[in-house]
Amino acid sequence: MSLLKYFQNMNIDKIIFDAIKEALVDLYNLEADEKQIQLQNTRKDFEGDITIVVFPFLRFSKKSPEATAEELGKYLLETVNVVESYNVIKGFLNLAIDKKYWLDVLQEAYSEKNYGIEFSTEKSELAMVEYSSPNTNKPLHLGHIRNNLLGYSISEILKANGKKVVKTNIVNDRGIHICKSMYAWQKWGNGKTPENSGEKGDHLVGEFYVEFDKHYKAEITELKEKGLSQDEAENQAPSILGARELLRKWEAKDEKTVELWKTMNGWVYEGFDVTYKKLGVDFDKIYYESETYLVGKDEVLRGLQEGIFYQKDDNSVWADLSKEGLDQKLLLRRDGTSVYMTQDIGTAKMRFTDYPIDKMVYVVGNEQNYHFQVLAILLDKLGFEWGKDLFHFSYGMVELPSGKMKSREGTVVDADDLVEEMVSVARDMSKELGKLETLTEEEAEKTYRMIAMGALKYFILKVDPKKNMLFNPEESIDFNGNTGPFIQYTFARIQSVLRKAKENKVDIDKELKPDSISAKEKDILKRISLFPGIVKEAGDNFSPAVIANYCYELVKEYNQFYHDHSILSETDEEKRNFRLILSASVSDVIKSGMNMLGIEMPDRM
RNA sequence: GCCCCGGUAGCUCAGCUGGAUAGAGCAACUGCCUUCUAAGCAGUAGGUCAUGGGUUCGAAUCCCGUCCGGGGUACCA
Repeated sequence: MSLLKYFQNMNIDKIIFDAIKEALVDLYNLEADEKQIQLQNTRKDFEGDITIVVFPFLRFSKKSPEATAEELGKYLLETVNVVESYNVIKGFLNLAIDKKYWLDVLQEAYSEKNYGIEFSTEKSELAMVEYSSPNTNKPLHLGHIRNNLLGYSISEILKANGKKVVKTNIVNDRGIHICKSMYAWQKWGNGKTPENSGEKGDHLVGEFYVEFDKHYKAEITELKEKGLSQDEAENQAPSILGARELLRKWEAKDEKTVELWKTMNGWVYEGFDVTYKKLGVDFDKIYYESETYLVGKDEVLRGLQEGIFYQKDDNSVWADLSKEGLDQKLLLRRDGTSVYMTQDIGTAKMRFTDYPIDKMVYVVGNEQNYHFQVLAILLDKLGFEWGKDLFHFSYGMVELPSGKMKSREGTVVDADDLVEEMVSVARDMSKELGKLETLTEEEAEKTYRMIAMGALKYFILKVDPKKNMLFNPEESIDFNGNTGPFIQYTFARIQSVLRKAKENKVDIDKELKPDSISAKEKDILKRISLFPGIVKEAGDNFSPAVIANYCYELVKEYNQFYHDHSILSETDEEKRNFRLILSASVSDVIKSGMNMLGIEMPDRM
């Protein structure tokens, strides 16, 4: 049977897979499944494109690995016209695929504007991605950066996989933490505002949070010297009493308190907006905890009435999760106030009322794995059928060489500081290398920023999200090697080649001829052909790292070959044409990939 | 105590639905700017894949034990 009809639009793996399946029935009367037929890309040091592992078939062929591979190879060569030749090494059958096939891939990648990307339609699933989720009492730090970059990137990857995506942020705008900042500002603020001090709002509020902690600690020490226990001191210090008083007033909707709360949160939001903009992240819908926590409380009370939860003598409300192999979980304190879990129940309910969500994704650190395990069970118990399907995208912590980041000990890396530092390093390095001298000041500044953010984003996203990662602020981030700027740089060089081709009026829209493609060029083509599969894999596994590492491999392969080849001075017109198209396709693919990571690609650098 | 996650080159990380000789980058050392951008390219050196056992034709990858590190564990969020 001819497989020519698949030639244009079918994945080569699928063609070979089907052919092998047929072959196994013919040769050994074996109905093989996906587990038995193992296809893999042929390793660099062997000849061929696709490798079949024949060990699983030996039981049926009743022959040696070599003989089985030989027999299968012969069969495939005869029946599948894209198979050009084959060779056998031990139990491995290596197939070489016709150059025409790879050229078709290139033609497709080149002519299709969004190669490898699937767009959403009316019927597409809707995924809501929650990320960022800051508290309003302090500025964003390095940990938030990982969260924001992951959340944004995953959203883009899901979009590229044909999903409709709503990016959402739940702002933790109420509670004792913001009251601490409010108390400190009232007490020691002297009317300081972002306007009269020139400070960024979130940093200003964060300072008062630190100020609070300083006084609070001093008061505790003082009280302990007077003979109080640690516990008593912590609960009787004037500062904490003041902050709690503010929380009570806020919950009672005291006008002056609510006003101050609004004002100070407003400062923080202005500050956050600036940071978000720098990071290049955004949201379609923002929820505020002050608007959702009461909904959660109502749900818990409903659950209590329906006998899903139970109440203790002290009036606290609990869920019994022993059947699920977990513990008892508190849902309302004895004074009736809500806890974290209560709020998340409320937020979830509101979201599913607001949107027809098919998949809810929470981008939240792995220290909350237990929380989300419990949340899924509780939502399920409350009768929300989507509860158990929620997906906690759990990521590891960012560690510093000195250990954990701790706000109180001053070992945090502030997000704004880090970004500016990166930009400054990128600027200095560019100037030192004498780059971008032809650009205007404004254009150059924009490019420095792209490079700086490219370095930061790539550095964070290339690491497997679920693992903890180490960040060394002193060494900062490299601009060489497996980095964002390395990929941006190659992209910029390709743009330069394409610009010059255009200036020289080279017409690159010619038909591709299959002659004289080097093995190395074929490797690049093979890599390009993998892109749609990579996008899908990244979508299935929620993994920006898959995209990042793919881009790097492709760029490295391209660089290694084309560094020493002058494309434009190539006299063979067909060859030059091919190389230009290959270059253009490489740059399109890496741009698509890098954009999924939220990384912009500069035309010059 | 119990539960979850991790341990791969000096450092930071890939590879983990079992397949061929475990890969990159950084750092070190050696070459290459008269060639579309040297933020680059070519090369040298660097490994008991924490450890002991098991399953298998085949284990960094799967299972069990041990050690080390991180996180969680009923009124923080």
